[in-house]
Amino acid sequence: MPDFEKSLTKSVAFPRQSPVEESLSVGDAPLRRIPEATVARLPVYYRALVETAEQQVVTVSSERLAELAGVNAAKVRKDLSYLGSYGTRGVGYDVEHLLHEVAHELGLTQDWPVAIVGSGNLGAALAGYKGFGARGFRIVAVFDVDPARLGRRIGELEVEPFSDLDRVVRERGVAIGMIATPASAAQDVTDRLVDAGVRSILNFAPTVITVEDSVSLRKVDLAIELQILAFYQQQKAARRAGA
Amino acid sequence: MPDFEKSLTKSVAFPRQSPVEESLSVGDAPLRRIPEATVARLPVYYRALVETAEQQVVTVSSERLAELAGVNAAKVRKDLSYLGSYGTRGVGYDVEHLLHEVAHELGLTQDWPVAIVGSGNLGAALAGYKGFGARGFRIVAVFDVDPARLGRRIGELEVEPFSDLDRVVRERGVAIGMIATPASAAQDVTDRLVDAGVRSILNFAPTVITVEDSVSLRKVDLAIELQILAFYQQQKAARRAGA
DNA sequence: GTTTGTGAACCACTTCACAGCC
DNA sequence: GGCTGTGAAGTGGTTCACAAAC
Repeated sequence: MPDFEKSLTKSVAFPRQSPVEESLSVGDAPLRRIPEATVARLPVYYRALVETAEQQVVTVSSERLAELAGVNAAKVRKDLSYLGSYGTRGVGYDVEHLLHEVAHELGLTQDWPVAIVGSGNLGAALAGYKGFGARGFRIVAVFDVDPARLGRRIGELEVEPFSDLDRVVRERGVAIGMIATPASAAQDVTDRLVDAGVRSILNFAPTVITVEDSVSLRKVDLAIELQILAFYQQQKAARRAGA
Repeated sequence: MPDFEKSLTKSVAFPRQSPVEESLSVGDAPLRRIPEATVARLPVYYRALVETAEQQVVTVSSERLAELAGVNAAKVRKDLSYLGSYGTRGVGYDVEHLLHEVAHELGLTQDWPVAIVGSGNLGAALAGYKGFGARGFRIVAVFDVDPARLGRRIGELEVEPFSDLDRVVRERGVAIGMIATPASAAQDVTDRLVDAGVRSILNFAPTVITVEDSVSLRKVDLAIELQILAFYQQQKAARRAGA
């Protein structure tokens, strides 16, 4: 098997924590500092574990988990070791136990109300997307500024006026905001969300937005993904031609 | 200004090139080996340059470009240095010139026909998404297996049967495939695309897929993004409570 | 015998800091 | 005096390889 490692998406806007006050423990929770790269892989392990559990498998090796997650076994072991020592040498990991630990670490045992801003093509698709619901993520509002779109039904929701954002965020306890507006509106919308108290933002608008350090920001940028693929595709073509 | 660096998405499934035959030049093109992390940022610089050019600005400093791209100036300079020495000390970079060089490097001077497999919520949204078109990426086909969806119009296209994939890929010279199917179909669809000759894949299905080394694979996974945000959000809550 | 957990070695990327050129 | 280009130092992440535990 070829080793096509390196999956995943790296984060943005992370505190980068002043070198002082590094690895503190909080209360009795151990709270090891988990590397960003590891955090980004935990959801992949989580999914692999869910599938494994569904098949009534009781224990799983790092080897097998690696295969399911598309990484190598050493990485799996090191990643999981940041959570604690949940494996048994000579045996592997107890699927149910590990599943629970990972879910807990990721916060999937709680509910995360999500609001979407922008009800165009993409916003509507996101609102209708199954596959979140699975664990804790619930779309509780879709906003738009365009009066023509207000009241339009999307799944169980209706599009609400952006001007209600503050109130709705408060009332429904929105924890995560998704930006699905045109690029030109993205920064303003972000600022409004942050002002309303939202501290986690997922940006789909094709533009750079900035937030204060206390806010987590990640982005998904279709055009960028395509351009990266184009780069490597072109590279391959060049290699074929020359060399 | 706080330094919220670290943007961007890292790749997947990259050759990792056998250590032998490293930095060869092809023909007369210099072809320095550009780090993956740099490649992932070039599209961001590209966008910043386009905006800058639109405002009739003639030269731009690494400082300014960094601001627009949401990174720091040292990174911009190092990144651009992989492409060549296109700046002028004491002055900055000529916007038009740099724009052209970056576009060329990314392969944005050519046309990239894209096919989408899956015409559900997400597939349809992707097909209708403006913001690709901008540079070279043209959706030329949308496929589905569901007979009920065939013939449905999406923008200027109609949904075509998946069984025609081979022929259509050949006839329209599809270079990039996007997977917007349920997870269960993603690996099979990928294999079909690869068999048909597609060498760049963008996977939106929430599952790990694998491809041979010669194929570039990137993924966009909404659920994973949300879970990563949830992790950090929970972390913040814990920090607020304890410590 | 098997498989984890983890120091140590390695590698990729980032940041620093300054010489070199305008 | 200003800004780039880049070696060198620093940081974070990956892989190796093996002792420890079953």
